[in-house]
Amino acid sequence: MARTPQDITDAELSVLQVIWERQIATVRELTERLYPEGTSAQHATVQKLLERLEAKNYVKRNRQTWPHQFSAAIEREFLIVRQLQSTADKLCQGELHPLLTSLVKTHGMTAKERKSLRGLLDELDREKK
Amino acid sequence: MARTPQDITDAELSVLQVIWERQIATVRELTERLYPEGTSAQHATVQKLLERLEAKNYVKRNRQTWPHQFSAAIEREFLIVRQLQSTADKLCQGELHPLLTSLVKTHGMTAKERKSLRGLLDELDREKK
DNA sequence: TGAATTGCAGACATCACGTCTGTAAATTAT
DNA sequence: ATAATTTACAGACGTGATGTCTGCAATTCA
Repeated sequence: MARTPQDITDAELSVLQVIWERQIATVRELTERLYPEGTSAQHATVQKLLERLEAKNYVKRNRQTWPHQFSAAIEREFLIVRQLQSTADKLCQGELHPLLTSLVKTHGMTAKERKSLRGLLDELDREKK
Repeated sequence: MARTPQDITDAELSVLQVIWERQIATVRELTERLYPEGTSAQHATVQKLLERLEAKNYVKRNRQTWPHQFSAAIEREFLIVRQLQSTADKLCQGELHPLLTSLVKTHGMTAKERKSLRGLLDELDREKK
């Protein structure tokens, strides 16, 4: 069966979340936020996570500055869609539509949410005729 | 950070998929389907996976029959919603609505799909007024 | 120049998960 | 009834993902 690596791990995501919220951050800033104790070992941990995020092209590193500055290379929405596609692959043979119907049916939508969703659909109708 | 176990693993899911499609199955039937070679070790693997699925209440086991018969204890839709909630927790602070908008915006919906989605929304409007 | 901070390479520990072995229980065949 | 086969079940193992840490070189600052 062979386990498949996650496209982003929990620890990696926790780092990325802070970057999303700060736009730009250094290793030190991230460490202080994620591990308030902030030992040097934990500092290195964050460094390693950033290294891996960079390798995945999820984070950009500015090497012109010292210390290096990190910023997000992907939007939150990109990851959302990726995750959705992954569950679709696992449970719906890649079809996204079943996810939509499940979502609409089960999650108690407010009238306002329904309205905003209709707005989106209208937009699509206009775009694609 | 502490890795968190999946609610269902890939190997477990592969077993459940076959059960969904057959309604009822024995270990032997499942093994033959999933591992055409069908050694006795693989037979035991399937058995173990079923054991774990049973512990999670994802599968029911009928012990009156011999060999035991297995059937699904959850619908595919249940797992879909669970996965969606999990990505919402990770990426949207538990909010499901952002998933909806991401889905609608990114996935190229056909006019027909849009229509069926509108139908669902209309239904909800009627239900909840 | 020395102290402190940062970057980086590599390694380690733990645990999830897929897999297998060995044995007892049940059933079927002789 | 007894042997052979099939099934159930308990326990254990191997691998790899992932979070973490150590050690050292490079850089900056006092």
